[in-house]
Amino acid sequence: MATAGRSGVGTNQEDVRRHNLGTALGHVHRAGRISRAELTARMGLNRSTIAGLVAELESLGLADQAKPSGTRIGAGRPSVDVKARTGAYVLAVDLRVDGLTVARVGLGGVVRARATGPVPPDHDPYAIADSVVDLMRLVVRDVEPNAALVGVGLGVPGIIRGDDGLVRLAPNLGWHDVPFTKILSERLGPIAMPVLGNDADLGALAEHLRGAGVGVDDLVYLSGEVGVGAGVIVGGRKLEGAGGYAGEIGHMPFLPEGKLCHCGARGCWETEIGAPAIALAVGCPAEQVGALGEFLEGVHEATPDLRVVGRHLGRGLAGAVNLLNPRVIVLGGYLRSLFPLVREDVDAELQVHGLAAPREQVLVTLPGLGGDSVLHGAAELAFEPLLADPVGRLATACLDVDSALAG
Amino acid sequence: MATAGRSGVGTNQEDVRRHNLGTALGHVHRAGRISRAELTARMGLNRSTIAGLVAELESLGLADQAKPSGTRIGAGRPSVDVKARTGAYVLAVDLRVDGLTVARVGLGGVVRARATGPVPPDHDPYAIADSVVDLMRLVVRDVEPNAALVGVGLGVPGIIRGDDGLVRLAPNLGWHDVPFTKILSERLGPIAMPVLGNDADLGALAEHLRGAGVGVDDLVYLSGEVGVGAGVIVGGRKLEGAGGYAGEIGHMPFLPEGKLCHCGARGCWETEIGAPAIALAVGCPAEQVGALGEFLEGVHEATPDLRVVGRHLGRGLAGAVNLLNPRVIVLGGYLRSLFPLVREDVDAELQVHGLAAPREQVLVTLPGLGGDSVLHGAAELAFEPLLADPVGRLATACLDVDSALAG
DNA sequence: ACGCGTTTGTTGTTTGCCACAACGTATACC
DNA sequence: GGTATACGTTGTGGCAAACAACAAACGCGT
Repeated sequence: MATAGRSGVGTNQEDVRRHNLGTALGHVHRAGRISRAELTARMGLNRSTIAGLVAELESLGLADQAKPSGTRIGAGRPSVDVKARTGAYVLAVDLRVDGLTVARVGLGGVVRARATGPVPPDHDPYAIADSVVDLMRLVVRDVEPNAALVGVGLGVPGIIRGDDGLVRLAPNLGWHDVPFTKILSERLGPIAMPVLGNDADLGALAEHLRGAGVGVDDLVYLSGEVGVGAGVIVGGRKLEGAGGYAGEIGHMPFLPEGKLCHCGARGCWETEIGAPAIALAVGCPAEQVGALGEFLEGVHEATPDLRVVGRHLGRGLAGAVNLLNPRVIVLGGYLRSLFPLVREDVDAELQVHGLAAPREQVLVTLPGLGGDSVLHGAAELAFEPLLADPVGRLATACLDVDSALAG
Repeated sequence: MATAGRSGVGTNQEDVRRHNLGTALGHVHRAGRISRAELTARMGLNRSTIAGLVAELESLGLADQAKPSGTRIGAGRPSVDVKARTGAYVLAVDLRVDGLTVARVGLGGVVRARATGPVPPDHDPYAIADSVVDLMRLVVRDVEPNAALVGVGLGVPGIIRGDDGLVRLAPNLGWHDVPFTKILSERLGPIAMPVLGNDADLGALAEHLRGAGVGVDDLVYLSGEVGVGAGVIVGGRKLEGAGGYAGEIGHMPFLPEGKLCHCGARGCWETEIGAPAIALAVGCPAEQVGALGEFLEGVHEATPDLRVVGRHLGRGLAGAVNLLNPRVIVLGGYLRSLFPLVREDVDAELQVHGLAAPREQVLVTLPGLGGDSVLHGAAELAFEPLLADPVGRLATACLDVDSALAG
């Protein structure tokens, strides 16, 4: 409030412990396996304090200590490794127009089981929620005893209200003000409260934590699904905006008298680099637009029309570079297949329209997690409460999901 | 790092005290005067803890306790007021093309003295630094004894590198990679290390803390000086980007084949709503473009050309709304004079190009601090280290600036 | 094989900060 | 003027991290 980065609220002694325990767990979660010495260095705390924190994580069933993992350098007593116990897990859901993926992801970010299914053709939210639950049953079937479900996260291609997870608008699904969080939570009951996130936001989160943006605190994930959205990480935090709607970069004004966009305006960026525009440029049949990425995989040369799209992409990215000054821009969705074809055109426009200072810092690249960015992001979203307060979250975790879902 | 909002570093017990003391001081600074009971409520700490913190602030010479300030409601013993002692102060500088302002600003945000002067006509950085120091001498002339200078902040109309305060580019001053922080710091010597900020960023900071955006955590300050820049507050923090360059919204691509911009590109937003474009629309003579705001004060009706500018303004703002989802957009600089003339046009375009969800939340308004936003922002920037660590910063504060500047 | 330096884990003690409870005090309200 | 209410003050206690000293485990050189 008063100063940048301070909420204005004081810090309790209890908060200190919670914060440190959560931070320690966060490091373990991110690294999967990390030595206590490394933890000590990263957190800047005393050895004995770290020992206490690790012991508590162990007693909570969140981490195990193990013999040092081979490779060492230099003298001295080898440090004990701390590794994430995958018994604490989340369920992650990637809801797309062209398919549904559910995964069980253990602490440490390991996908332990996954299942995919079709999306009910009419995109009925209730039917989709049923499908999600069906797939969840599959991935928790062989879960070990005493494993604790600590969260459920979903990636949805739409505008999500931060307060309550209402889907304000999901054009590709034809949704408008659909209370999907509520619908799903009724089916999950006491298992866990699901958390919804915009697909691009989750892509950004995942790439920041485990993909092409590890160690990068300023990152833009541009998601080409049918429309174009962005997830933004600034200063290591998600850019959310007042209502959680931030990132709708596809609707930046781009052409004064351009094509009509589904949002009602003319000339949105999305009308030039969205799936329909690209489909037109490469001759992709209308019924395959939903799977444009796969179609683009079969294209090996950029047509002049496609190169125009590439230039539009570059010019729009320049706007993001000038306004947000990211260090990395990750191109996800079908842009993953498009970018290699038009890289030079993108770079050329970026060179022209990007200001020198921010342009020099930015790297445009492909997702480090391939097509799984959103899925991993949904998992990370679900893990967040655990990392914010391990003890508190674990108290409400569900231990027997298998039978709870069966009933 | 691991979770949103956590840097990955642990919290020390010493950190707790520093944080709480700084937060308490931040509240006092923001409010100017606040009761201990209110402090207790806002910080969520115990009464006795607050008593200790306030006592320490008092002994540091940063705050005074005083009798309750009259108006009360309800029963009970009245709470003692804590008020900022303006003896701790900063020097704030607003450097513009058309003039130089230096102010002595006390803790609490009160301007205790101010002085203005012309900018050397050739914009020579060394001459400007000399002018700044001259004006500083004036404002510290009548400073009370034992007053401590805790910081120097400057607003500069340009792109500032976050690391070292190098001015990468200041088109209106004709600067390119000018180490102005270094130049000024050589003149100030041990008095204080000056901190530079982009003018729009500082405008945003000031409006967030003391202007039209008090209590608003997501805000955009759009600054119309000669070019157009933005300062952005997201989630209560400054949007800085990887190198501190974020916010150059004037160079968003806006028209595919627009006018040539000084940045080298064509069709930047700035070419349509920058001072030259507006001057053309209202018939402002070329030599008065630097003081376009004053000229616009004399305009009482929007010409068709001006209304076109208004629509461009609205369309560009819609982009900011869609991407950043702010709750408040503050229009500063000459936009302050322009906006009342073209409000309907701006709103109309915002209506068309803004997505419903973020559009419903945003309010476009004028600065609460009038033309002093940047000056106040510079002061707040200078206060930041004090609020982050009162004891540490005070240890390096300068107590006799008057004679130090004389030498 | 052995000793040495180095690094880390462990243990017990100390320090520092906040919470809490009990009491004193100052106001509003009846 | 009595009472309820809210706040300041004081002393006590608890808790978490720092610290110091020692033990343990390794590399390295002789």
